[in-house]
Amino acid sequence: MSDAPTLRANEYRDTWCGQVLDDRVDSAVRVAGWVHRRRDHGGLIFIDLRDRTGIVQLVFHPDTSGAAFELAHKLRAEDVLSAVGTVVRRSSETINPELATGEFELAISSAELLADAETPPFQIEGFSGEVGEDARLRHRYLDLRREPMREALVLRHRVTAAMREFLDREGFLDIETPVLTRSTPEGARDFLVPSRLQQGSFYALPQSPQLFKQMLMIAGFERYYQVARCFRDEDLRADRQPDFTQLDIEMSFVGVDDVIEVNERLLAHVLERAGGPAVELPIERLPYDEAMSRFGTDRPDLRFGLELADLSEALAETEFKVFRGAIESGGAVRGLNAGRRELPRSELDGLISRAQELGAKGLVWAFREGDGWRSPTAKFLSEGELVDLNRRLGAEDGDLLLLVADRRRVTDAVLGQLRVDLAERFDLIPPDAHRLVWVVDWPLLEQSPGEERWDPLHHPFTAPAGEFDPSDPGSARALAYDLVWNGQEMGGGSIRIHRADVQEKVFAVLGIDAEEAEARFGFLLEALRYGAPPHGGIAYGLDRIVQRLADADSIRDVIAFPKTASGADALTGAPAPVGEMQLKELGIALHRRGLAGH
RNA sequence: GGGGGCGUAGCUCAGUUGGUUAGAGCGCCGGCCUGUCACGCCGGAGGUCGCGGGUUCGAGUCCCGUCGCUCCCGCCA
Repeated sequence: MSDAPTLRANEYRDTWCGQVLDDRVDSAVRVAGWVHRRRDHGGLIFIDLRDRTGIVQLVFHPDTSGAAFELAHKLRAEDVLSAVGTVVRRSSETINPELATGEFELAISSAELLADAETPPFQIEGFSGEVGEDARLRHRYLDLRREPMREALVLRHRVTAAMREFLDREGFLDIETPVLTRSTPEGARDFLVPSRLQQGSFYALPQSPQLFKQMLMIAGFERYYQVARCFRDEDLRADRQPDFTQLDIEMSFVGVDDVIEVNERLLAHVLERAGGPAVELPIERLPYDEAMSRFGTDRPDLRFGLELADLSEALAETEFKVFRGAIESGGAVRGLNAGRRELPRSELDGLISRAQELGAKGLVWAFREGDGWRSPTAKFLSEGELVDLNRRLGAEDGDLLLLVADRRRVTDAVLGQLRVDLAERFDLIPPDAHRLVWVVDWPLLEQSPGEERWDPLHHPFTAPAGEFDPSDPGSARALAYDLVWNGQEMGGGSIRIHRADVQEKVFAVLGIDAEEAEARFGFLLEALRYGAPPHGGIAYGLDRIVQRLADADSIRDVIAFPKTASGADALTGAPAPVGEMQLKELGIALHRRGLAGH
């Protein structure tokens, strides 16, 4: 893949380092870049010069390089250099096959030091172990000189360029929406920005451009997209940053199939352009209920089996209190067959701790042995029950079985995660496998645990399928869809409510009364009354898509300037205290005064 | 908010049961070197063992606290 834009010759250079190739042999070229490495033989000096496009070897010879030879002797790593020389074909025994330009080199006639570099805190192209992320982030501009980081950001550019290319071709308009706005209920905590002109009031940074894009549909733009920065003030993870980028899309006069169809072509185009896995269209669709029952999660990783089994029926009459209690109180006993595994007791205990960490009271483990189990729990179960459990789990001799008894919410969450843990532990994921799936037919609402309140699974603007019956909110389905890639949620969207009366009904069920609805979303309700087209869309986590394509462990590896796990920017030191004057202008007083000022 | 891991030279790490002068590789500095490309050879500098406190005759090592990084749970799509 060539990354060498057309170059206009100037005082610094006329040729990219990576372009010192066949067609330049015998011609004089000028290159510029960073000193990648120096090999000083005393009477002969080699400099590897690096720019964005690659590396080229410069040769400084005492007889032909003149003053440049003395300069070369003083060059150090990361010095910035402009050099003139003749492109020479290397003799066969001096070719470096590791280098794209390895058959050529520049016999330097003159060179100019453009900038002196201090010794970098870490080697740009180290060969002894990975550099700690701490140091990399503190000097991110140096870290970004390293090839993996440069490639990640080039890849990221390719992805967004392909997105724009496709969406432009399909008639989508790129329209910007405000960053200083008011709270939208995506469920996360808002970042707030105090208003100076209206002291005591705050802007919220958008968690997504959701309401703006809906109003763009009401405005008649029909097809909108934006590579939008979004903000959520929640704790960070390997795949979560407080400010992140979404590809945000919305369309008018469409249903679920219309949105999915254009998005499948978008994905195929983007992955093709980005050198990702080939996408077979149409992408598989999996109903939410089936995802939960087979995989215990709404973002199933389909690259491996270990599907969950429902065992409650086999245990309807059981004497075992733990199982019986869970079933009688409306819960379930569910399990998974991890296959034939040898695990030491310590690892089995580790699985129990992990299950508890995930919310289970405990975890039953067993190895099938004959018709029964080798397990501390075996003695509590009848022979008939064990036979039935083995059958339902498809257990063969020696298979490791894991069972959880609890409310469905808990059994699924625990087994769903253990399933993923075990797949990694036992290397069950084929290295190059990729599985994309649409999770569809979502419930519109879910009851928050321990309360009678209803919460939206997506957001409160998601359209219900068919007529919405406020007297039976639990059975309402949503016109919503999530795209899941290898068990990671890459994007999600829905058809939106386009009628004010429906929106009001949904608000009411969510416990937002007319007064509050008017106060928070009056502008939307009003807009809906002025003729809103049926509309819907989707938003993708761009960072996650690029992370997956780059096969990076962390989202930070595909973001130029990411935050650390504590939400800090190690490079700039943000967040930082501000002066008294600034606070005063904003009408803000800090409780702990010592923190303000310097 | 909770739990786990890590913190020793510029970088990556080792450091025994608590023991006297804290090591290695890379990098850096100096010298030598005309075909290297992870150049080579010789020599050298470089340490608040994250920080604070404690136990001890003695702490990089044990204890408490704290800060930073990181992973996970909660939270968050």
